[in-house]
Amino acid sequence: MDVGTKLHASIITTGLQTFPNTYLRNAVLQMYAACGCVLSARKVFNEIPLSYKDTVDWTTLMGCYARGGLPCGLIDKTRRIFNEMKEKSLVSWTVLLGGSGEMGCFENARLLFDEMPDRNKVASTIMTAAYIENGLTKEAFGLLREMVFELNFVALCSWLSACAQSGNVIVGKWVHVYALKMMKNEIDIMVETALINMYAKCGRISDAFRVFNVMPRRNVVTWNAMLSGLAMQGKGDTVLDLFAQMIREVKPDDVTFTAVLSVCSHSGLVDQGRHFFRTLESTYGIKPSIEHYSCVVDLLGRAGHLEEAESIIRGMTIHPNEVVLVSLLTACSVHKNLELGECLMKELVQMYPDNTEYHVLLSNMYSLAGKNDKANSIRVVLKSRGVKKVPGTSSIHVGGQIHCFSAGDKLHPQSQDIYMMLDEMIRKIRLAGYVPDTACQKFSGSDGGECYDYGQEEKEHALFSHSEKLAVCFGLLSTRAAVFNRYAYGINT
DNA sequence: GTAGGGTTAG
Repeated sequence: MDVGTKLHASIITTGLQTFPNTYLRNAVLQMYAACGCVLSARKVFNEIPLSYKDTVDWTTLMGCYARGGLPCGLIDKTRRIFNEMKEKSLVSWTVLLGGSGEMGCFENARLLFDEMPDRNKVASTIMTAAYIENGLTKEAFGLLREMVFELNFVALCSWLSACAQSGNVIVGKWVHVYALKMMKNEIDIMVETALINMYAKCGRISDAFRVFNVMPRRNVVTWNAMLSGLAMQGKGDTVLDLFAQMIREVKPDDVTFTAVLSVCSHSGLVDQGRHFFRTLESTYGIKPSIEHYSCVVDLLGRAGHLEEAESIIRGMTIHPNEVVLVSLLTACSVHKNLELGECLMKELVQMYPDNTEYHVLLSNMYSLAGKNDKANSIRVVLKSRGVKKVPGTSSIHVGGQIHCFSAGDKLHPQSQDIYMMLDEMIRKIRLAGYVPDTACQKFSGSDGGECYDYGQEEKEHALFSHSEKLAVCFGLLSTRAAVFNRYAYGINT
């Protein structure tokens, strides 16, 4: 960059600006754009006479504003430049699309993609990534299917991400075979990392290791994918062993510690987690991020060290977000600390006045503490707003199809069998000593959000029809052990 | 000369 700036200065001092040498100016514009110097790029752009500005110059300037890492809001500027352009190229459309996708304006990106007069695989890959990021895996697969005959490394990565997120290991394996054929066993490191992530997220740890172990080169992202996959499966000891190996090969980064701290939390490795968090900056030179705070609060909260977790939150250099506060709130609920819980909920209700879940939780907490007046006043507010809660869903991949369930729904063709299985499972877990915690079920039901107090039986029913349980029961009925299950539970289809 | 890819907490 320094060399570039000096070069620009010398261009100006030699007086070239008085004889508009547009090739030179265009090159300077490219240079500033490539370095992310928005203001300098804008200045040079303004210096180019209007008749000399071509579509590439306009698009380059758009790219400056649209590129990631810039503060939000610059997408408006990108669009303004786009609107000013007389002739828009496919690349200009793509820059705007990429900017919208990156800055979280998903709906805008979708509209743009539909509006585009022409598309190519770059635009489709951007849109696929946006779909995946927003959890719309089905739409992502739809686009990828259109691109099936022009797949390259980039598209394969997007495809693998979609597989990882939807748990579709069958398509993921197909992509693996395709990649091996396409690249004659010399797979790109990013595709290999995406493969590790896909296998690990789909629960195929040994397949993930098989890819990982034969890789000729591994970087920090590869290690992170492996560690995060193991962390997700709760393999605490394996993660810590692998971490020790990793630091001999590459320098760990912030993502590494998100995986390490998260697995410490889920495996109850409190001392190790605490140690990693404390030495994050001094030993590894990493400033704790919101994700690290979230993990360590979760770690301490789960273990019942509520005060320590709270003092970490209060001492945070960045503002705690919803995830961090909810982690501690959940711990308060588990360890029955009403005082701190109430305090956190008030904070959450203030921070997110439109999120009714916190109002519901706060109201329940007041009820439990016998403060019915306070509980009722919140209920009145909720009723007057007529709020509806969007039901959560769980899905399971069986026989090449994704089966999706929401709490209490009976839409699945095998619904009757699923509920029979559910009854049987509940009978078994009750016998094993499970007592449902119905305190938190006061409002949330399967009816889409009406606010009222359930009777004990209804509360238990709502809890037992939870979407995840339905998906698991369907899995038990439909996978390899299905014959045994049907026999054992007397279910016939 | 301008556009697209892999890893992140609950």
